[in-house]
Order: sequence, then C-alpha cells, then structure tokens
Amino acid sequence: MSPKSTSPTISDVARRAGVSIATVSRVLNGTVPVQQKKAERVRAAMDELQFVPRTAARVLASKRTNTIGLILPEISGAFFPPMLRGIEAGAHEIDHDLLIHSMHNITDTARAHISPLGEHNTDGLIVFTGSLDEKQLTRLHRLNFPIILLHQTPPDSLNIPVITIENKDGAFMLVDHLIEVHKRRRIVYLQGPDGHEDSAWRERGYREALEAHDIPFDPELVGAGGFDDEEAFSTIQEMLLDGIEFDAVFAGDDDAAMGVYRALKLAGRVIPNDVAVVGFDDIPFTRHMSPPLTTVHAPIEDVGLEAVRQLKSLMDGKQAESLVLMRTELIVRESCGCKSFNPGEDIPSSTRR
Amino acid sequence: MSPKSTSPTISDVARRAGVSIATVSRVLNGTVPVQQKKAERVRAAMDELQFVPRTAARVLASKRTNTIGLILPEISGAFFPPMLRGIEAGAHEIDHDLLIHSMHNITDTARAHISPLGEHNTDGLIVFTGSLDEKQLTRLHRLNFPIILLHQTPPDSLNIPVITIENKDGAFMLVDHLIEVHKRRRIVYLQGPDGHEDSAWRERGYREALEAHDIPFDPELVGAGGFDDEEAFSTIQEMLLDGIEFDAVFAGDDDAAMGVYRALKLAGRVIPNDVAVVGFDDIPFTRHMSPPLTTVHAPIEDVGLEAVRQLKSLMDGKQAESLVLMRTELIVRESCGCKSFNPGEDIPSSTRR
DNA sequence: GTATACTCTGAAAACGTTTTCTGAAAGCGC
DNA sequence: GCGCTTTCAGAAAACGTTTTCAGAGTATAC
Repeated sequence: MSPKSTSPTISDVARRAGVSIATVSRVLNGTVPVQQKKAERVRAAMDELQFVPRTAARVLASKRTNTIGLILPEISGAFFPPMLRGIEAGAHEIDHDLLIHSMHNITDTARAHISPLGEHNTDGLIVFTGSLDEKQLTRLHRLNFPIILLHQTPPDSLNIPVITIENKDGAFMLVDHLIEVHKRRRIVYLQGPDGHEDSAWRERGYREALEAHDIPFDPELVGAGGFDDEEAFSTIQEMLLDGIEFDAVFAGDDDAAMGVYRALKLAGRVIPNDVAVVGFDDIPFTRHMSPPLTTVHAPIEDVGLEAVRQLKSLMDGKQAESLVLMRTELIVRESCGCKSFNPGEDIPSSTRR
Repeated sequence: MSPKSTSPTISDVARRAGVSIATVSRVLNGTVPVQQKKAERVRAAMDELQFVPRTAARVLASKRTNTIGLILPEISGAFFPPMLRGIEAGAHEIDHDLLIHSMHNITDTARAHISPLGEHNTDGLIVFTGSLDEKQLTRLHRLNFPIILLHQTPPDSLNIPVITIENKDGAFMLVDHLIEVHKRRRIVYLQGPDGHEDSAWRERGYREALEAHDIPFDPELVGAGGFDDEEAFSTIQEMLLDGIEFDAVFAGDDDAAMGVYRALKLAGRVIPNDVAVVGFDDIPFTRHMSPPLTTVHAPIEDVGLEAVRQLKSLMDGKQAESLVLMRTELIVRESCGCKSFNPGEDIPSSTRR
C-alpha cells in the first residue's frame, strides 16, 4: 500500500494504466500499434510515475545497445577535438550514444580481455590507431562485429574498413608548392611519432614531390618532429647547430610547425625569406601565426562523421567502403613565401590514393 | 552436440570448467575466494571459449554500471578538449567508462525524458552548463543520484556540487595588472555568450579591479565577444569605427583575444604599445601569438579530473564539496606591455570565493 | 570422537525489459 | 448472420548475470 520507494518499473506503469507490461513496452518502442486510448493511459502513467526505462534490461532483452564504442589510445593533441566532435555529431545523427574507453596503457591487454566494449556491449566500434591489439581486432572481425578503423590500415588480410585522410596528396601539394612556386630545393621533413601511419604517408608524398622535380632525397634533411612543438623545436635547433643547410621545412604537422617557428626565430632566421615553413592539418590557430602558416587542411571532423556513417552501414548489415580517403586541401598563406594569396578553392586533388 | 554458434555465456564456461555459474561469477568478480584449482579451470575455460561477459546482464543483476555519464550541450571551443581529457583521465582512474550524450538541441526536452543517462543507466552524472533542464536536474537530485555540475551554479536551493574555476580572481588579476603595472585606464571588456556564468564572473572581477583603483565603470567599454574569434573581431572593429577610445582590451577569453588581435592589427594599432590585450584560459597557442598573449591560466583539465573525484565521493555515498573553485594563475607574457617577463609562480590567489 | 566453526560451493531467485505465441474481439464480404 | 481475416492485448518465456541462502565438507578445539 505504501509507495514502495524503489523507482518505478514497467510493471508499475502497466498496473497503473491497467494494461499488461507488453503493452507498455509497445507504447515505449512504437513497434506495434496500440489502441489510442490505452496508449494515452500508458503515457500518462509513465509521466506521473516519472518512469525511466532501464537500459540494461532493454539491452539484455533486445540485444541492441544503441551505443557506439570508441576506443582510443589517449586523448591528446590538437587533433583530437574535431575528430571527437565529428564522431559525436555522427552518433547523434543516428541516435546513438557514445561510449568512450581509452587505453592509456596498451599493455593493458590483460584487462582488455574484459573490456566493456565490443560484441554485446555496443553495436559497433570505432577504433583509433593502435589502441586495440591485433588479436582483439581479429577476434571481433571474425565475429562479424562492425568495426571501423581510423587512420590505421588493418593488420594483413583483415578486411576492416578504414577512414583516413589524403596524407600523401596533401604532403605532395605542399612540397610541390615549395619547389614549384618558391624554388626551394633543400626541404627538411620532420617525421611524426614512430610508426605513425599519417607520418609515413606524408613522408611518401614528400619524397614523390622531390622525385617529380628531380631533387635527390637527402636523409640528412629528415628528422624527428613527433608532431610536437617541443620535439620539432629541438630537432631544428640541432640541425642549425650542425650547420645543415635548408631553405624550407615541412614540419609534419601544425604543432611541429610552431616549434619550427620558435627555433628559427630564435636563431634569427626570417620566415619565409630565409626558410619557408609549412605545416599540416590546418588547426584553427595557424592563421594567427606570424607569418600565417601555409598548411594543408585535413578534414578531421569529417573523418569522424564519415566513420560513424560507415559504421552504420555495417551495423545495418550492409557493406562499407573498405577505404575512405578524405580529401585534403592546400591552404596557402604566407609562411611559404606567398603574399596573403588566399585561394583554397580550386586546387585540384584526387580523392583516391 | 554441434558448437552452438551463439557466443558463449557464463553457463558455457561453467559447464566446461565443471563448476556452477555462481562460481564462475565469483572468479570473474573476485568477490569471494574460490578454490585455486577450480579458479584456474574457470579461467582456462574463459580463455578457450573467449568468453566476454555481457555488461547489460551484469548491470541488470548488480545495479552497478561502472559508467559515468557526461551530458553536454555540444562539443565546441578550445575549451572542451582539455576538459574532456581531464574527465576521461578521472574516469579511467576509478575504472569507469564514459558515456557521452550531447544535447544538441536543448529544446530536446521531450526526448530528454527518455534520456539514456541518469539513474539506472550510469552511476553518476557530470553535467555541463545548461545542458540539462532544471526539471530533470531537480528530479535526479531528489532521487539522491550523484551529480556534479560544471561551470554552472545549480538552480536555487538545489544543493548540487559545482566545480569551476576562479573566474573572478583571474579577471581581477588581469585587469589589476593592466592598471597597476601598465597604467591603462580605458579597458574594454568583451563579454562571453549570453548567460554564460564564466563570463559573468569575469566581468565581476573586471569591475572590482576597476573599483579598487577608483576607475569609474564605463558601459561604453563593454561589448560582445562571445568567447569567439569572429565576434570579438567585429566588436572591436565597430568600437574603432565608433571612435571609442581605449588603451587595453580584456577579451573575455583567448579565442576572443585572437579576434581582437586581428582587428587591432588591421587598424594599424600596435599591441601592446597602443592597446594592451589580455585573454583568459591560456590555451596552448597563446604563447605563439605575436606578441605572446598575457592571459590567465585556467586549469580546465583539472576541473574535469576534480569533477570525477567529487563524483566518486558522491557515488561512494560520501559527501562532496559543494563548491570547488580551481585556482587560476596569471600568465604574464608580452601583450600587456611586459617584456617576456615570465613568472607564473608566486602570484598569490585564494582558493575560495 | 564430538561439537563448533570455517570455507567454499551450488541451486535458484532476482533484475526489468522485449518478444513470441496464442487468443479475443472486431471488422468485413457475402 | 456466418466464416474469415485483421488488429490488438496478455501470459509467459527468454536474455545472462549477481546474489542470497542453505548446505557439504574440512579443520579446529576440546
């Protein structure tokens, strides 16, 4: 008789509305038509009781979670926010929530075993570079579980769709511009973190551009940038000390470009007159640098969005593109030597590698 | 006899290990000691079967979700990433996952009713400014459900803990510095978005600093900055056009400061000689601006971390601080007129409002 | 050797939904 | 009016765990 203080369940609602729990469930999900009068009674009862359905019970019974899992190594870099925003927007679009699990420690493999993501606990997974080991990946893929990889080609022979950006093209455009328009020939390339795929592709674009202009590749000119301000700073500083000559720097990414700026300015070199500098990513701040940074726009947010869309295909049992390369775009500002020329539109760019 | 292709459950494991499901569960959770020999058999069986426990079932049975919900308006601003990183780190620390739900549309209240967060579906909630309406908040709080608010004081009389930063103090330090050290007296303040609490507190700090130096408050000097590059840009441009005189700008936040820089430079005003500029937040790029921006460091990441910690107190049934103000710190660079003076250490600052 | 206390184990009852299956009522064509 | 279909509703069976309760052994104390 007393109002049991535990919060209401579907059967409380059913009782109050004078129907069966099945009917309440149907009203809740709109799966099957219900007599209007009853439906209203049910809705009223839900309101009065402030009924909140237990997700766990729904998931258990229906085997659908309405949740997308996101596995990532660690949230860091200027890179992340837009990506997350894209994924979030995508998730919202298809009315799913986002369950984030970060693998701070990749040697967590032991615990990864009990990882709450995967199979029964999400409808699909978006996996970021190197945050899930190959074994896990293989297992899930065998189960035919929907997975999308970000910026990372899958282990051999595992046909998991990948979304990434046109790294090679972007790098090519950048370096080609430096050579073609600004006649630079000694161009430094600063690599990203070891094993980082984006970096490998960018280096490839760099080399191809060199080749296209018959400039020999000089290993002396490539150094560690780590996609990082500090690391780029010290590498450039060392190169300067070592007396290595160069007239341009492709910093690997925009963060590294900042370090390059600092090192160069400290050494009294003028950008772009003495040394041209270009970045990669087009993070928001680049336009405010002085001189404004010439870079390549990486549509990171779109990558996130697209990832969710492809994931949805998979979840719907359809096929997904096995590789989506989001197109990059050259953003010419002043650090390359141009004078506030601001095109950004008509630069051609292919869409497939 | 044939290997039922459906994935293994706890009872498959139990059968294989020759024990009851209760025992498997105990091995899984380590709640109660289990004979070593059996435990090993169970573990072996789990391995061979590649058993993955269903979260939903666990939650349903145990009423613990091991998940923290995060509700936010929309992922945007330079502000967000560090906050998220902090929360993520905190969640990881207490071994919880993070379920993110963004309310793109605050008028989604209808659907918010069926929101998958709250009560039974997470162990606790972190709610970001204005993303959950008062009614929901009240309801959850009545239920004694653990909630932490971020950068937002709770509706009247609802005693929900809040974590935010020392906005007022920070603003005071900034403006005080402009007046005291650089003798500025006509200082513009650019407000954040309407109703944004951070902005309101910063304005208060601004006014108090003025007052402390007997400078009358001039409404002409406050304009809309929206914590946004573009908006700040046009506001300053208009002020310039209107012939309003000022010798310093407190931009509200760092994003806005960038817009201020652009407008000022475009108009040929030299920073800091003609006009000193200061920001708020100390986002990473500020040191790379030219001149490097004097600002206040907002420990946003720590806010996220602290939020989770307080939430944990609540989840453990303990009390939480009803208000935690993370201390801000003056970062003096050059845009105020100083010469690369770089203290940042010993600036005193109280910890409570 | 008996009583007493432990330690570990299994059976079975939750947990709160969705969904299947069956049936009742209502509508329809003739 | 009479069968046939259609529409809607309820009972009950999952879903896969955790947890309670009671009991079987096994040690321990005398």
